[in-house]
Amino acid sequence: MHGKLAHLSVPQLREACSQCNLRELCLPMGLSEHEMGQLDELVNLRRRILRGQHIYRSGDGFEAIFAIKTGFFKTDVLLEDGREQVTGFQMAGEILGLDGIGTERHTCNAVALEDSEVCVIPFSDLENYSREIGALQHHFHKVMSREIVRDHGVMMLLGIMRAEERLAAFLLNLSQRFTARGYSPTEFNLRMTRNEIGSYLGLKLETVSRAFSRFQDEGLITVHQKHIQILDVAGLKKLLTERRA
Amino acid sequence: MHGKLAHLSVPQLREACSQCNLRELCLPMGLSEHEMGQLDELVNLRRRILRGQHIYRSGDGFEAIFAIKTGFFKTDVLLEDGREQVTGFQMAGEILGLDGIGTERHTCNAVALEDSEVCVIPFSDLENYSREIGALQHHFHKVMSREIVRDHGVMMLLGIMRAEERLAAFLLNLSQRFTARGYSPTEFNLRMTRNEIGSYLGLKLETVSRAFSRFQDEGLITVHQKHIQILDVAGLKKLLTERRA
DNA sequence: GGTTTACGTTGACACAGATCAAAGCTGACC
DNA sequence: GGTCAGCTTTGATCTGTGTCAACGTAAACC
Repeated sequence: MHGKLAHLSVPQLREACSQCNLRELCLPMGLSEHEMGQLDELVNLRRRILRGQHIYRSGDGFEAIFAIKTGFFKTDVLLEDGREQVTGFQMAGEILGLDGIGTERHTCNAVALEDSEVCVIPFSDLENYSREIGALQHHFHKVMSREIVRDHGVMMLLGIMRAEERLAAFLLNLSQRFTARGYSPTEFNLRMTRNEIGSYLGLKLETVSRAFSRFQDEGLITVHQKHIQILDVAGLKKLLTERRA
Repeated sequence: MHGKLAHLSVPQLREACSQCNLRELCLPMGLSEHEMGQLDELVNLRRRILRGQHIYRSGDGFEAIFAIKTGFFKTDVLLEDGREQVTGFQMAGEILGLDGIGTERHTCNAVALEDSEVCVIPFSDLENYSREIGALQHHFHKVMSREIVRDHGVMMLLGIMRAEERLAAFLLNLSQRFTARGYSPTEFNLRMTRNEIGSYLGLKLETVSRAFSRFQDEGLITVHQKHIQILDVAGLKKLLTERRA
């Protein structure tokens, strides 16, 4: 379990967790310098995923989880009859594959929405290192727990919000995550289609499109295809708290 | 961390994990006899929760997770405007409180729907024992992962299914979980109201009630208040796979 | 550089489920 | 054992979103 550092080639070292600019968002969060060095041993494989390619598919055997280094993904579940439910959109620093631990098989598909790169974290190795590095163990538990809480948020979206509330919540969530990564809170390009947004939000693509148009008419945002500019953050937030019904 | 067994009183021993009839469903699943003994040290506190009482509320500090020994719970999130989203119903052998790990605070409410008893599992102790007992560590990861997968199932319910499909999926899920606990797969009492079912399924209570009545008219089930008898399991399943639209 | 293809917008209309309303049932409590 | 409160059922009507259809837009490809 130790001494692997010696075998790393220079390009791999350059990409080590301890050097990664996502280390305060991703798995290494909160680790000491020494512990981060141990993590470098654990995470020594990266994979490029081109736009449209899968990291894994529902039914695939589970062996590793994946940390997104660059790029953008969606996860979805497909029903036999062709219906699709997008279960999430993931960006740099977020972890993919947690669904596979319970059954040793993945239960959803993970697809790159743009050319991406992920760090491969073999799961049994992660469990081994977790036993030695308490901070890693605890942080991993936090990551899983936050995923559960995020899912509860999606349930609220789907269960009790109306179309415009759902879309406003979606935009504000993206904005907040882009901000955390040092990008503009108010201006970004959507990586997903209207259809994918709709699937995530439990709406049809026409409804998503109409809601975008309405937000634009009301001066809350501007939309040009996939380019979004938020003009009135407070206005979007008001949509969420103000209940007219 | 060792030697605590000596301090256990007789009634506590009687309730130890190693003696619990839920041990093959609950946290001890798959542990050796020796490991189960260690778990008995970890889980030595039980709490009675009367119908209507909370184990924890949204915002409460997080210290422990809870294994349900007997009884039935719901978890929900309340919006400021009074809207409620039920995020799950939990029964014996299932774990409550995983939502609190990520932020050190609970993010939902856990309410007993009947008089219940839970085993208190102090979370930092669980992490300590997990570092020593690999099987416990791994099983705990599986529990969290399955919760994520379950949440994806709820998203599918809410995102792409119509009212009758949602209710059929709900009944089949309850049936399957009752079966796993040795109860009848086809006859049971609902512990929750129509309103709570509706909140979970993203429907209004009237819609739930109408769907029950429709199922009864079609000979799929009988309903008398909270008592449900499933007459045609295959018929309910067909509702889920057969897509007319 | 013109054509193809995928994606997006907008309008007209339909419908599943929400809302509003009234009455029935059941168990708890005095 | 009668009353009360909470829950459930059912009917009538309304409405937000889905569905269907036509057209627009933009990037991709020969």
